[in-house]
Amino acid sequence: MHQQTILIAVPPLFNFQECLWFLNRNYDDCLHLVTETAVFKAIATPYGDVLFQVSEQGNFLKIEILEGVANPECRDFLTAYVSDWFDLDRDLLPFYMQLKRDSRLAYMAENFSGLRLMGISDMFEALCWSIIGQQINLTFAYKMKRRMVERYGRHIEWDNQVFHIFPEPAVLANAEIDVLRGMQFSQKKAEYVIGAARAFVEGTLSRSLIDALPDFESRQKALVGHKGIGIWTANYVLMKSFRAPEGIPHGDVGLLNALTGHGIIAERTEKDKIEAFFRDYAGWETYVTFYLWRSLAVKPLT
DNA sequence: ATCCAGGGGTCAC
DNA sequence: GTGACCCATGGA
Repeated sequence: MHQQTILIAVPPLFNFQECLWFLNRNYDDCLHLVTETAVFKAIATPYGDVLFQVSEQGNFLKIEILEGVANPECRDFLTAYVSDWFDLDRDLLPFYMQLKRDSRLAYMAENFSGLRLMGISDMFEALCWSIIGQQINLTFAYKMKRRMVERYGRHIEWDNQVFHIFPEPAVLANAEIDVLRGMQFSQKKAEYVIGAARAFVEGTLSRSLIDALPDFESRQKALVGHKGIGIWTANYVLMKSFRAPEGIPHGDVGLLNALTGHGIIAERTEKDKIEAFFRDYAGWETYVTFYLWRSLAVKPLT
């Protein structure tokens, strides 16, 4: 019998509740289940599908494997997976130093202390999700994602609940446009998602391909070369999946709203001011973006 | 009804 | 390279 529990030491400036809250917010994400004290998630691994739960135990994150293999290799995989998901290896202190130098955003270092940039380690998932989320409100986007995942993804049943796994590229590559349209995808959006899936199947797009490129600009360019991937989508993927600090989702409505809301810009068109703002946060562009997104959501009183 | 939402493509200049 | 315009579809 393999051990079912893994403990990961938590870094300084880490707040599990903040991370948990962001995973939940008020949206219906079909790819994890958040409770008061834990998050449940099912993923595909090289060792088969696994359902696990992450909670906090003292100064450790505790991963409990609920379904699927728990051999040492898979345990290592899950350890790396969760570390990446919660961005545990990053030292946030320099970021908080910068926030505190910025009178407009200094409060974030206190109010959101310990919030990590929650990632999407599967690049294909990050790409599909960002395509789905283009130009529509998030409530609707989560609804569309759920329909697609329920139709094309595998799942694990446990304790009378269903935990969905994001569909494989090979499955979505054979999806029919009309089926996606029935899920309220626009014609173009259906084409983009299926096109992305086919690119992954054909090998013209992959994590290793992007990883092999020398710098941020070339990675961005390689992504934008595909239909349906503009600057916003490319940078979103680079932010959430590759953790490139420079992956600012330029033009993002939420980002622009937060920038105006904090008095950093007066108009959405003030490109030079936006540039100057991010220059102050060099190396932390995506983190400050993430915290600005966080600031848009009002945390309910508990 | 009207404006908006974590954009992208196309096409003129 | 930049800007105007169109597209698409539900939320509030």
